[in-house]
Amino acid sequence: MRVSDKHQKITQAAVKVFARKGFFNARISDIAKEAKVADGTIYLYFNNKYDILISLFEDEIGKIIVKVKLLLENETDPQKMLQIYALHHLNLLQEQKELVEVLQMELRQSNKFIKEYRNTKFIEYIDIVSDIVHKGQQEGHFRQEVKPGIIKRAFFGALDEMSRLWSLSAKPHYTLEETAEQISDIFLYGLTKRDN
Amino acid sequence: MRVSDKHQKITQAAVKVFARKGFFNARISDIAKEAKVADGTIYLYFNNKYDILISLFEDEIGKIIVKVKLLLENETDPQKMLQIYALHHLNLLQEQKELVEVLQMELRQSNKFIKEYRNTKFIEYIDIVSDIVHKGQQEGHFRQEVKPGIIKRAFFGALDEMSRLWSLSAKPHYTLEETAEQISDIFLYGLTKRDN
DNA sequence: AGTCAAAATGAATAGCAATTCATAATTGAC
DNA sequence: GTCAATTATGAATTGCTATTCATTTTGACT
Repeated sequence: MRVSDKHQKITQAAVKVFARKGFFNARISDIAKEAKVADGTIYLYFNNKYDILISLFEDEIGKIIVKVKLLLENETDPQKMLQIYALHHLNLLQEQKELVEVLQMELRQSNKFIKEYRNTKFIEYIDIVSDIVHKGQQEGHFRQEVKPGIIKRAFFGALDEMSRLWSLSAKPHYTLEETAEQISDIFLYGLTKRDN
Repeated sequence: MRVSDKHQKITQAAVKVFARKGFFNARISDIAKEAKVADGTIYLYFNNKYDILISLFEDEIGKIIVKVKLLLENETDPQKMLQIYALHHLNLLQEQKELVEVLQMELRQSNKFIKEYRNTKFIEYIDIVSDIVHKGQQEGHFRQEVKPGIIKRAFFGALDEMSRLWSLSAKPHYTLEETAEQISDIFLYGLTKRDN
């Protein structure tokens, strides 16, 4: 078995266990059991329990960024780009429910060290949104008075909160596509009726 | 000293300590010290550590709901109502930074917390938004095709994410009023230019 | 099939912190 | 001023689990 295999096996087990019990209630022995590995083996691949969480975060957000950038590659219309981003973000929940739950949890941990560490990857992910908004403004599609730095947060926050709702309730009230469309729609056109 | 005084003293101390260290890293002895009370005394007012968190959550969200409902009482324009809601939500961070941090953290802390403990208070808080949207639709100001059940989450999520940004960075890039206005503006009018 | 380094094991260690409870202090009714 | 009830104390108990490390297993190479 290659080194990376065991590393990955442990990471995947950790995602499962953290999602089920939360980081602090998860025991190393739970993760070891889930990964079918001895407790001590985990310490050959990670420095400590926090380290599992941190490297998990970095690896997985990294993959998500790569994937969404790939999806956006061949699209130039900023409106469609926002729709693609929204759809992909919500889609994650279907494909990797446990991972999304862990990332959400971790994003709100109070540990200062973790706060600082995870920041660069996370910022890279939401900056995709501000880049799209900026592009839309330059091309004259989007209003000049909105601030990309605020929109990126608002857009991410809206999507993330929808994810949170879904990861909690067994039976979603709305479909994924419906939700992605509504969110994009609101951000693109707002609530109020257009004058005709 | 009246019973309620000590109960409140402990709650306030817990907010401080949870904000500083997070729920799991906070020791009962930390809270006791902060409240200037013996460790054992805490158990005269709360069943266990978890109970401190839950009753804190209920009490404080309750107060927030009362206050925002009061602020909305004399306003009938749904657009202005959303602005008031946004401003009040963000304002909390200035007035009660530690509390906001704790509420944010705990809202995501463990799925167990949310799943097992029916968070009626939280739902009551965000339902204020869907009520406003619904009213706006009935009165013909808002588009019929948006779903209040999605908007309430998106709007709360956007505001909450802005709060999170602020509670992390020492120096905010935008003022509170500016941010509240941008968020309301986006939800009301969207990103794209209006046809004239 | 013997040798060796690397990888893996899991029982033992070590330290922490929630909760308890025997004791003490405080209160207030008479 | 006394006494019982109420409230508070904080050291001791208890249980838990992250991490370590002496030992074993693996597998590559001769």
